[in-house]
Amino acid sequence: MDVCQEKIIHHESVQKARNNIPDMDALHSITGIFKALSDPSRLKIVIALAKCELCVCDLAAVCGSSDSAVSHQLRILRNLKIVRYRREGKVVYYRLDDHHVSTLINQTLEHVKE
Amino acid sequence: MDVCQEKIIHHESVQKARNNIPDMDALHSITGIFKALSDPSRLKIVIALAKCELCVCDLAAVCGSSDSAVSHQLRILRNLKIVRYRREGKVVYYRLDDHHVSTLINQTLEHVKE
DNA sequence: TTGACATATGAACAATTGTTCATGTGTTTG
DNA sequence: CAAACACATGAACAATTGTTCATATGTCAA
Repeated sequence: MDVCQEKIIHHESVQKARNNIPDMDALHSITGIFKALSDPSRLKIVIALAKCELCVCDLAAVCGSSDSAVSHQLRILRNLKIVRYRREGKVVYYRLDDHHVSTLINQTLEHVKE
Repeated sequence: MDVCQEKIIHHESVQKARNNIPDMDALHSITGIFKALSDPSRLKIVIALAKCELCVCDLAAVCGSSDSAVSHQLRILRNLKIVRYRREGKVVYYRLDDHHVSTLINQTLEHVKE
């Protein structure tokens, strides 16, 4: 039952902590979201979309990067279900998939302000 | 006043979004926190510390990595004021600096569960 | 159909990151 | 003091990442 372990000083605490660690799938789901928000370009995109729907070239203007760069980042955000999109003619409009992510960002902003 | 800008389709929306983007310092503070939580090793450390105080070699056992690797990661978390530590003899005990971070993680866990 | 436009994507490249290994620091015990 | 221990840190390396550039896709208008 025991994994081959290093020298442990506080066995009970280690056991308690171990039981609390989510499985690898859950861990990677969580880190995936955090990684998405850990890049300034993507964070800008998400914050911009928290206000209103925007198309790719508008997002590029807001973020000060190229259409291509924004499009690459949007794909990552799409895959993580952080943003949705709808096409209207030639233009593709992006928006947040839900508001959980804005909440996360606002809380983190509060946290770093202290 | 205008930065040299790309082709913009919706000027008012872009303007609104621009006003909402935090300054670079704030952006980097936020992405710093998210980046810290975007690595599975560090996330495991933080989740472990959410339950109770742990020393470095206990953390290494919990996370299944080397003392050295954990120590490197702890430095990053220390610099971001995500964890505190206290020394007791040879042993250094780490704990979360506050509970904002656990809240963030729990919310994200809820988010990915859907 | 052809051209223009908005967006997407693949390849490639520099930059960043996390680990390992070796060594250094600080503390206790003999 | 010296040895053992817990931890910290620097260098180096592989792996991952975000951008750029070129090209592809999809839509509309002429």
